Amino acid sequence: MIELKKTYSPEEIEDKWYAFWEKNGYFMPDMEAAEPPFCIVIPPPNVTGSLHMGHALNVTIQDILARWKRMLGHKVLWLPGTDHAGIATQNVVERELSKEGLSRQKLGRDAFIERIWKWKAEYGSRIIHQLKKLGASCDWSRERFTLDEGLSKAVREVFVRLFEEGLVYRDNRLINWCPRCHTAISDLEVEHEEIEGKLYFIKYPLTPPLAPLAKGGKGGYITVATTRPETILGDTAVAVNPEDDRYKNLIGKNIELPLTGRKIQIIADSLVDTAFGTGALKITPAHDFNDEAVGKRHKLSSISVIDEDGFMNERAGRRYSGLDRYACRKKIVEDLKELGLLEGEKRHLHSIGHCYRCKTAIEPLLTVQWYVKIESLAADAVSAVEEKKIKLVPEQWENNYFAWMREIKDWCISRQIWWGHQIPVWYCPDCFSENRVLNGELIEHIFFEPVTPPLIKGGKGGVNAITGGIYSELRKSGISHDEIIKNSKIIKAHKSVKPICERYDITACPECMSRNIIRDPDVLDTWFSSALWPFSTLGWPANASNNSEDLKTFYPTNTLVTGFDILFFWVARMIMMGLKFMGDVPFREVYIHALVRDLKGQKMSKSKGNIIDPLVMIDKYGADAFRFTLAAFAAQGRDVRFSEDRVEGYRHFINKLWNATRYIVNNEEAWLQKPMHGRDASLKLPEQWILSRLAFTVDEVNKHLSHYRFNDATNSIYQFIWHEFCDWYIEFTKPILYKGSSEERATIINCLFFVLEKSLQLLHPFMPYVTEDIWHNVFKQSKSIMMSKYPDAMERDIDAEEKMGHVIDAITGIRSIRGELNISPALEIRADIKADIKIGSADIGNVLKENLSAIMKLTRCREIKIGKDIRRVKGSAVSVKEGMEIYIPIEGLLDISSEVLRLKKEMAKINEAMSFLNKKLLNEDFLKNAPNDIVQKEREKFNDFVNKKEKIEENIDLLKQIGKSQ
RNA sequence: GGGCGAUUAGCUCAGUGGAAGAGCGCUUCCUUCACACGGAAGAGGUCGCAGGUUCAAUCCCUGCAUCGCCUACCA
Repeated sequence: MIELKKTYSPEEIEDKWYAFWEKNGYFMPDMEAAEPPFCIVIPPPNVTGSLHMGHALNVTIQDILARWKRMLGHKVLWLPGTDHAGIATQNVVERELSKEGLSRQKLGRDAFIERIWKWKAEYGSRIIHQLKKLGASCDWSRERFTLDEGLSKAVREVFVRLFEEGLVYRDNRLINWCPRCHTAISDLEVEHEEIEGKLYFIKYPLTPPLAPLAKGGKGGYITVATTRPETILGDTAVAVNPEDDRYKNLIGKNIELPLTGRKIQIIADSLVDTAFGTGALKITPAHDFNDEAVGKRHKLSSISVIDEDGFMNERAGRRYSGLDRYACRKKIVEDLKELGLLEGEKRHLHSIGHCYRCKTAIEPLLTVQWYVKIESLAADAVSAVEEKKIKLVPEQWENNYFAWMREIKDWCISRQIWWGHQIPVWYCPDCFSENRVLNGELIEHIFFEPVTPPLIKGGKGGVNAITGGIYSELRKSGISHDEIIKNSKIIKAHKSVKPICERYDITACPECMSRNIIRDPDVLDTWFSSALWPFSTLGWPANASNNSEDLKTFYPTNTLVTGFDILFFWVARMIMMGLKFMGDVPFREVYIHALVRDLKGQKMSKSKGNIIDPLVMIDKYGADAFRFTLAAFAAQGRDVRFSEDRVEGYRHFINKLWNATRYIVNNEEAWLQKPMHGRDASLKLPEQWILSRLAFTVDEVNKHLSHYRFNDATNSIYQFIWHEFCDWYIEFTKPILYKGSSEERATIINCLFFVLEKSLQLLHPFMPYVTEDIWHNVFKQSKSIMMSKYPDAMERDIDAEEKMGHVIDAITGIRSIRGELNISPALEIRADIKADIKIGSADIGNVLKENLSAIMKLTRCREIKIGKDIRRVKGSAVSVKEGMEIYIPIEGLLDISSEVLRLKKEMAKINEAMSFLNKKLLNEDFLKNAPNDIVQKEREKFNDFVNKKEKIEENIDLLKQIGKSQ
């Protein structure tokens, strides 16, 4: 005898079944599987991360697909892993170090990296454990990490090949610099945020001074408007619009730049918006992207006045040097005020770039960085989507994708941190550059802390500590090559220094054999390695020790499941790299899901404190209910506003399923004798019906899943299990199960078990744990439900569905009367049903008679008369359904007038509907233009109403007569 | 500034060119031998506003409003 507790407790079984699956290797692809391979690579979560709602939705969707395809017989590989999250991870470990009074420079590069690996070993698998809690059926034996050996090889190979083809290059230009993380970041990693700042109006004196030139002109100076007064120190021009009459005559004139005394020129550039500010724009090519462009057009010089830490440097002048950029702003405003050069200031809302990681305001800095030349790669990536080699779902994302790809800029891939793939490039200070300058003269070092040069024999040395400088000079001062490298926080190799890019590490310059080579200290953007994920994880590049079977079998992968927030960061870049290095798309379809927001529609964030923790949800409701909720919310093209009530609702659904199972297994013995395998002509109507509804549901669910319509799939299953299987079929079985013959019982019990098993299988991709638990308990299988066959292609029986519809009509008709007239449920009543019509193949009267005991039980009637010539008993309540009239004698049961009231209410509804239809049917245009079947349908509807109305009217009259005679 | 999306029952959301659906909540009744994490019966919406196309519009088009998001060189 199967024993099940009265309620389902997820916490008791989830870990058990997960361990069972993993132990038996069920997550690994079955290479013998008959259907084609199906591969998903997980969007690698950040190693420092912990599970949030976004992961939960993302992983749930992937798991549903993986389990579904696996049960359908495909060779399924869902490949998991994490990425090394360069900046984030380095930050985490640096924070840890600082608590110990240490720093990365004190440790040195190698020791620091070792320390991060140690951290990773300890904490890096947290997110993996959390994915397992969710039930993710990833093949953990293939788990990868973007910094592991194989993936690092892939990164190196890709970099070298791109270098050889000239697709990666170094250039000196403005980049987005985070003064706190101390690294360059790409355009995408900058978050723009509206901030209320100030617009300062500053007078720039003309030199020599001029008389007023236009009305309103101020003659002696030109006023510029700026939000960043501190950058005045780096101004190299003032620009006006060439069409601007106010300033036309000033073009070419000189200005004495305040606070510096430098002379700069007024130039004309159409970039300038005459309507904004004063129409005069100060140009700081070294600290503003627009200004950089203007500078290039006009060949202006660039003066950097801010350093890598966000402080003013020596070029800012003695008065300001060493100040934080904001402190400097304040001071400069004061100074200008004192000089009478501040004309005014006003509040100003503008958007400012911030570091995505630490939210510090970005400082545009002029530096040499590595870039990927993106144009040709992007063009191919656009074609792949245009030609539908890759399908984005929902399709609307394609527009976004194209728009971004069309305006794509070269990708800055170097990062000034230590944790990551170090760029495989060396510089030789002892070789000469193209213009015959010693490279050592072109390489600048900035030290972490001042270094005191050792005493040089005969020289002074050892006196003044230095903060860095030109390589050659540092050497001359007596600091050794190794010391220079060890102490360098930043190494700036001039653009003209030739990079030596190698597949394998080198220790000497291949040209001059010098052993003083300097490796490029930068590492690559984490996304550079993520871009290779779909093939690097499968074993690319192949070599002797790695035959890359997986790559052959599973590339291109099938579906990528991801959020739109990393469409550009990651998806677009994978497409480019896949096409470039594999010659084929990395995946066929990209399912782009929504963001999970809170109830109010706000993005969840720590600072808002509106985070819902998936692990808390799992604890409270179980992983199954939580997953089902996410799937039910995953409608396409809309964000998810997460609501805990829904989780609770689906938790109840599980309980419903659990208890239906308890009902069924009470009769295990009968089932064991002859299990059912499917439809059979000898079955009775309710069985034919539920099997047909099951077939319908199976079809719907498969269809919805193949279109990524997860919410529709969950709804179909929910509707079927609760409202068809439990509400109707199980109720139908009760009279027979309790009172039928053993043969009747056996058939029904077999059917119950059959439908239960199919339901569990249907549900398994969504609710892996409870389905496994029940399946094992009930069906006593040694394997796993996840390895069983997914229901597919069952036959419907429309005729049975129609017939059952009449039975259900009869029951609801009687129940409505009972309910609305408040007839006590304890009271057994009598009903008469006049059924004289044949609809389709169904003689309604016969159908009802054949199912009489169920109808009686479900309506608590002690007697039901069914026939063609049933006569209405005086004082009956009536319900008119298609093909039948139901009468319930209520005389003596209750007040006649409340029944009259009920019928009048129904009449009002009918009248309203009829007048609407009537208008339509009298409209010649409708009759002329609408398709025939629609007109026909509307006519039928109208006739039905006429019929119903007549009957109800008659009944009202009769009741009224009784009322009077009482 | 440009683009995209949203606006449907009290709440969270589906949906369709032919008189609107679900879950939760609400009302009434019911502790009937799977389940009160339950059952039965109900109430509740001029589908953001204004025009247009159509025999017919919640759905298609235009404009407006509100709210999101993405993107951008208003300093």
